[in-house]
Amino acid sequence: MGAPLRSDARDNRKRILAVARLAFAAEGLDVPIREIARRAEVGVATLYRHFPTKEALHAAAFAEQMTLCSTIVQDALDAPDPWHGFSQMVERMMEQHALDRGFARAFTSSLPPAAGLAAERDRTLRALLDLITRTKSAGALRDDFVVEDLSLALMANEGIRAATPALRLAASRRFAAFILQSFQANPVRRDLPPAVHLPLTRA
Amino acid sequence: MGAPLRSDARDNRKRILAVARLAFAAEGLDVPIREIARRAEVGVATLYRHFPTKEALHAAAFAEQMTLCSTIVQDALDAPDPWHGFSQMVERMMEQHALDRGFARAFTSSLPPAAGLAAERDRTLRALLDLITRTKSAGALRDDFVVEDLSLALMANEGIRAATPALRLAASRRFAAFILQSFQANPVRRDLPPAVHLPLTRA
DNA sequence: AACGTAACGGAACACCCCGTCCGTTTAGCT
DNA sequence: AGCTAAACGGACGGGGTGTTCCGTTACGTT
Repeated sequence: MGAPLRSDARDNRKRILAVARLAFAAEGLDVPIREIARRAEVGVATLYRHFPTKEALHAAAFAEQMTLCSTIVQDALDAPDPWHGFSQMVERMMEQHALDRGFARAFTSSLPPAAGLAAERDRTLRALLDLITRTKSAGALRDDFVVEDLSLALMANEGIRAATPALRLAASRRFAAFILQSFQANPVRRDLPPAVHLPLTRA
Repeated sequence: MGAPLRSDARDNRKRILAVARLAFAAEGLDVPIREIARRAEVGVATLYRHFPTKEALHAAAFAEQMTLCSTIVQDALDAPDPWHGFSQMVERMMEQHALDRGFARAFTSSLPPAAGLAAERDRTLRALLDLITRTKSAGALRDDFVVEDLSLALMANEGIRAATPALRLAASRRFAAFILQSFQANPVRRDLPPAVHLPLTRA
């Protein structure tokens, strides 16, 4: 089916995707399509020719994050110490999530199955379940932990808004530290990343 | 300045506020003004005569929550056991927040000072600081806790979206339990409210 | 009952958004 | 160089939202 694209079309597509990723990461999913087209220096129609709908663009833009997500879980499984792997996974997820708004959306939001992300998502989800089981078996993760608790934490992390990305990252780090303490099977007090003064954005 | 309102105007104002509170609580702050006017069975202009801008309506609608917020903090200070008071405060805040979207906004969002909420907000904030100090002195709250951590938790709680209010409440309860454990000076494992399967809304 | 004015309601305005249509441009092949 | 189809871009339609305008209604006072 794939008639090879003409060179200008290929270039445009690439530029649109790059711009879209940047925009979505920085400003969230609701950046107007026109704005993305403008920044990519193409007409709206061109954008729509490559991505027939806004959701399609989302899916395409997040494909990368999806694989990053996989990598993070896989790395955690590769770590020798289960708890260390698990907690690093949580920290990295939250970090990505803080830096890239809509990162979790790739996971949570049920995108059109046509996007083909579903397969990878399921694979990652299974790996995640393995990771949880393994960390529980090691006695490090509380046994009443369920995978939805990770969703909970990620959704919660998304609630953290801040004026600047830097603050948002710092806030997420502290939040991750808090929440990880309560995920442990036998909680111990640990030092926290520095507190953040959140200048409460209006959004 | 306050020429007394005519009877129909008074009635309309009251009805608009009631409808707005319900709508904001249930559907969030971005319910269209027209929709609120429609439900209150008034014209748009009538609504605007009483509340010159959307933000003014927000402020007016949240005045009640603001005092509830005060009450919650005050109740916590009245409790004999510091930690019990503190943790109940967190739980009640989260609960309100889960039931009433935009509850925290009254706190966080810097509404126009004209709204007159600022004074009560500051008073509550001071009481909150007292509560924190007291709970720390009792050795129950970790000493690196800062008031911004409560903002963090509330903002995080706001990130928790769910299909139904009931699920949202359950999820918030579990989340509050998690986060409270990590606020403790000497964390101990506690049982959690039941896990919640979040059917991941698209929003 | 009559009347002045406070208050009303819906149309209208200004703006923003998604997605499509169609006349114009340009890549790539001969 | 010339031609054709792929690709382009800006204008357009349809829908939504906050806010204002203005002719109409009805409260409450005389």
